Amino acid sequence: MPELPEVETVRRGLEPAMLGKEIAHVFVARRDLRVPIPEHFEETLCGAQVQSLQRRGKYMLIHLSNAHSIIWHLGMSGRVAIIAPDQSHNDKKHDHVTIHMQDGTRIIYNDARRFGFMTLTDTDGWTEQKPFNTMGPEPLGNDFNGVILAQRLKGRKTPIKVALLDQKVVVGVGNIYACEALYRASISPFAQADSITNERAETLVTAIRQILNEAIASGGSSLKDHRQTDGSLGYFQHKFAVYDREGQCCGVSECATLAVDGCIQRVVQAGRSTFYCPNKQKE
DNA sequence: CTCCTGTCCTGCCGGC
DNA sequence: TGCCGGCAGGACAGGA
Repeated sequence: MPELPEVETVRRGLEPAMLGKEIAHVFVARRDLRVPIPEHFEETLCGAQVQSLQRRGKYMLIHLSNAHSIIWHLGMSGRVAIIAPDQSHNDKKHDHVTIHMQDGTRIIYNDARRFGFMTLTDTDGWTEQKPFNTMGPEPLGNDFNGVILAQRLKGRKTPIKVALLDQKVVVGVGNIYACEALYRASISPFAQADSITNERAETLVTAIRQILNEAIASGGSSLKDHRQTDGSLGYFQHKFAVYDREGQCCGVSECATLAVDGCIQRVVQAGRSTFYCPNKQKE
């Protein structure tokens, strides 16, 4: 479930533990993640200093002092924990990678479904490699607005909900925040992507930015320094308006009277659940 | 090009 | 109580 806000929360949580510090030791318990962990992973990390931690879409990049960078994706079930030097950690099932920092801090990557991965690339020119070279704009960056979104949706006959999940259109938006953003923008998930006018695209851009920023803020405020007492990062309680709320009422005033049994509906689009309110969201 | 479907993996939940 | 089927989902491959 990690989408942009969760990955960003993990990145911010890792910064104080890793930035400017040296990696002392790496232990890989299991290499066969979605992308196998390279054989030279451990030796490349050992002795390197962490120069910066960056996020691109749902990917994290950890740039090292030796011209290599870690590419890290959390997949569906990836979790990260930071264990302080004086803190104990009970080994959990699916702890795949442990990074020991010079000061004794441990970074533990746990991923039950193994949809995520950790791999390496050269720091120089990583943006020109796949998948980064085909990615759409960052939704929270300066290169994202209604005109740009509408242009990226040109010629797209798929429903807007499906198009929003395409990382070539915009990065970082997954199933949950796509549903939530369309709801807030009052746009039907069934609307044909290239039928979205500049004006509605602008409304949608605003909604996407608001939703993502609220989720990031929620991650930062509900976890002290982005970290829970057990060291885990990136997962937080967030209240959704429509996601996973089939049969409930979305709370819009007209729905409260209209929909006796609850207005929120669930449909499947491109194999993914879409939750929406037919009263508020019109094509 | 775009679009659509199947695949990977495990945990969890509902039904019997 | 236990077993089984279905579902969750990000990204990508491969075919239309």
